[in-house]
Amino acid sequence: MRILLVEDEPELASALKTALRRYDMVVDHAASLLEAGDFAASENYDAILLDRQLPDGDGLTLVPKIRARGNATPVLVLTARSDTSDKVDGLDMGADDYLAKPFAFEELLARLRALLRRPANVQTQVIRAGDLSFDLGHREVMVRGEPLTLPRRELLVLEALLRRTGRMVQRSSLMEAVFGLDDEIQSNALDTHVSRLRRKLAEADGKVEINGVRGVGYLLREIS
Amino acid sequence: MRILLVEDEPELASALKTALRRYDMVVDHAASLLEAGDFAASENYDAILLDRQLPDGDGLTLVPKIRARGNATPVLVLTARSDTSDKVDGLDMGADDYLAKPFAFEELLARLRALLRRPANVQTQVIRAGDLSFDLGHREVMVRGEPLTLPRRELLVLEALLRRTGRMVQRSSLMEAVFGLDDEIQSNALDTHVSRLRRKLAEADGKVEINGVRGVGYLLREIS
DNA sequence: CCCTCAACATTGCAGAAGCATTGCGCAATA
DNA sequence: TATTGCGCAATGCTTCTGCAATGTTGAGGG
Repeated sequence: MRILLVEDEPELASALKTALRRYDMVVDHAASLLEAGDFAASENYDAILLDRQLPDGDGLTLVPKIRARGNATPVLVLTARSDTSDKVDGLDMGADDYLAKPFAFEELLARLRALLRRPANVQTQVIRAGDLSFDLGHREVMVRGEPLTLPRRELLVLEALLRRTGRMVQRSSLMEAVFGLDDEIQSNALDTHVSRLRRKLAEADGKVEINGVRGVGYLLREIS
Repeated sequence: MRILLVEDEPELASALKTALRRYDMVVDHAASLLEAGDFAASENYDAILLDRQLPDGDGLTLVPKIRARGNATPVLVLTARSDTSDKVDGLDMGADDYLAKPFAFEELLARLRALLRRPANVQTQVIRAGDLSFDLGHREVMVRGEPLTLPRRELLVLEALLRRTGRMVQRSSLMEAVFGLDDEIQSNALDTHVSRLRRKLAEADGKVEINGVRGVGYLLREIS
């Protein structure tokens, strides 16, 4: 579990960091709004612990900013003030929970766990054909629930074909998808990969096949 | 509710004891660090009320000692000093909450209740695969009833893989789960941890294995 | 109708890239 | 300070992958 801790007071920050580490959390520490914004933008966190009082402004203003970028990371706000209007502010701005200082670490941990419990499993796009499914985000192919591990190049061939299941994919377009611009391929490497992929698909699935069309390219087809 | 009260000052101790009794709490009283250690080791308490100033040392030193034995009993620290560094110390040592003397008994009771509320709250999530189970909340791995203790980094690897048992976890995503920003990793450290974890899993369980997929990442699967 | 040639298919191979494992020294931890 | 964890680098190994050699297919022309 990866946590972004935004807290300017060095001692508290370091204490929290060690305490969280004891629960096997990976903690990045930002001491200012600016820093926090950068971190949140460039890394993926499972939760953000956010102090309101920061040298360069109210921590709460960070929340709408990252939400606007489509970042749904749960945010737990820490604040010294404890009146209820604060709490309302926080929730209005898109924070997920709120904790008044001074707090018991036990409580912080409990609330943090509650936030982390909700599945952070990002849904990624999955393409299906025959009995196989390709999870584009996780680069994973499954056949009837069993993982089918393929080498990188074959994976790329399969992806390009699957994206246009049942339709032609031009040879040139496949080349580009499989070998970027970097690789200068001057052989039948593509044919090779297609061939190897064919064999594996036949063994594992049997419900899809790759047809070659002379002079044009390839297409992947479900067999009925 | 069973409470261990660690307090050397006789008057305060006895007053607290009586007061807590009124709320149906069973209170054991230890007047020194030594005594407290014995009590904590031999009995199961729902919470520990711990004074820092004890005749034979700083009460706080008790906390890491009992934690090392795997005892997670919530600890509420009482102290005469009220500056924040105290609180920070407490966090570092693994205490759960902190109360400055003099305090209102009402507040003590409120904080104590907050700590005691925990067991109900913590419905810790357990992931299973093969013969092993991972208690996410208690950071505990068990194999056929036997605890398996793993170093932090290996535990993080295992957790990340276990959260997606049977499915692919990209290398980059594993890196994020295991290393923070501070750790500038420029070696095969991840591979190292995976390797060590593999060996331990093979020895202890034998029913799960970690497959590496070149160019993509790793996946943990149960073997039948 | 068959021959020819070009395009595609398949397979073995060798170089390379990526991964696995292990020992070591430093650092954090107890 | 004794111990454990950790990152790092060296080493060996597996797998990938581009290539070429050889086999196969199919379309068009004779």
